[in-house]
Amino acid sequence: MESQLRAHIEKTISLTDQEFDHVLSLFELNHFKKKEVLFEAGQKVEHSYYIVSGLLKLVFTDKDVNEHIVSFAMEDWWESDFQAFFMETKASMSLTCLEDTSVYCITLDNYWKLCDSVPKLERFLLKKSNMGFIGAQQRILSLLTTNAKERYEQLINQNPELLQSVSKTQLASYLGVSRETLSRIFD
Amino acid sequence: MESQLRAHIEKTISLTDQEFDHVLSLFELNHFKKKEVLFEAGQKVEHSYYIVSGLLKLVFTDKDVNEHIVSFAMEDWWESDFQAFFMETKASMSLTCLEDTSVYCITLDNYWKLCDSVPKLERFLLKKSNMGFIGAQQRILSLLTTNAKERYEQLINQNPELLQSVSKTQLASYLGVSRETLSRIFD
DNA sequence: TACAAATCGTGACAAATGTCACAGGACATT
DNA sequence: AATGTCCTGTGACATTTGTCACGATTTGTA
Repeated sequence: MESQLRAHIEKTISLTDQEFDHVLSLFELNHFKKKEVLFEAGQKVEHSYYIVSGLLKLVFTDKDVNEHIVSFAMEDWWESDFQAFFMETKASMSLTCLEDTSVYCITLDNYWKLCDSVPKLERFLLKKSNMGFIGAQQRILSLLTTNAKERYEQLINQNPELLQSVSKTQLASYLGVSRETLSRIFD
Repeated sequence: MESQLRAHIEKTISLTDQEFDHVLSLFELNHFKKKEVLFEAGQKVEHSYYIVSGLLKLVFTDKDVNEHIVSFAMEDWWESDFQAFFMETKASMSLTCLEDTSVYCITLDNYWKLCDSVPKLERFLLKKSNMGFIGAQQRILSLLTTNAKERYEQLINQNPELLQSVSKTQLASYLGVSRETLSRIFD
């Protein structure tokens, strides 16, 4: 577990043993079962999560109680309701396990403590954040420029494992189409 | 000009005069006329831009030569093709002035030099990047959950000035609908 | 095993959106 | 003033997508 987090960080920057021990002390390791909820819309969001293993969905529920999957959070990813986490407001989304999942949690206080005490980690987080922004913009582009079928094919090419672990209904919700439309893509 | 950049940064962190002088030395001030192009798809992206005044569009052109506006870049914003800028690859988008525009440019080398030499600026950039990600995710949510009419109303409420300076055709391109559909919204 | 819930495909129809064509008006240039 | 370009609205029609309903299958669980 620890070595996985360390390897993840060291893909971007390098750390001494002492530095990593300190980093680790600011995180808490937690385990959740499938269908467990890490936070729900309306609650305070106490943590940002690094996913050691498992799979989660970040979901926004609209006024008609339709679920929209903003993101599938996979191994080696970071996830939270970042708006609520950073701005210390109530969550507008919920985060739920689709599989048994292990995560390293960090509080906002510890997030900034981490930046203050290990400047290299701040560099790491900056690069992660930049990449996160780029990924989100790619998703915007995909929604602007392609139809449901092309988006489905993009998603499955990039994350074939989702076919095993996520229902078609939920894939449709991520792609922004109804489950019926997704079903009719296979012709 | 300088005081505007300084005020922008000092909304998030505070700087001494010496620190700001150093920061400023890593930027270059440039002016562009309406319709001028800062970079085009296929080119190397030399800079990230802080917009002092003016308005630009970040555009992706698909295989059928349709323009998709990824972002309107406004005063007090940062803009670039961040994927190409950070990964030093060819641009997939172009950045074009919709009005006469003044920007502070920074190269990638100077971006990291800035982080190295003024840690507070790295904190600033991290917070900016986090906010950029949050904004992009909001846009994804808007595309997933609302129809063209609602997206139009959201956009105009948040940026009423766009109505003055941007054609309906370009608003449609940002919203992800045809200009005809946008035209028929006003009934 | 047996029951309940979730999942999936599909038909029928409605609603939203795209595409094409045309015309008038605003605006800049010559 | 004449010209061309861009922008805008609109009608007609095609395509895509959503919604509702139904039944079959799979899955989870008592």
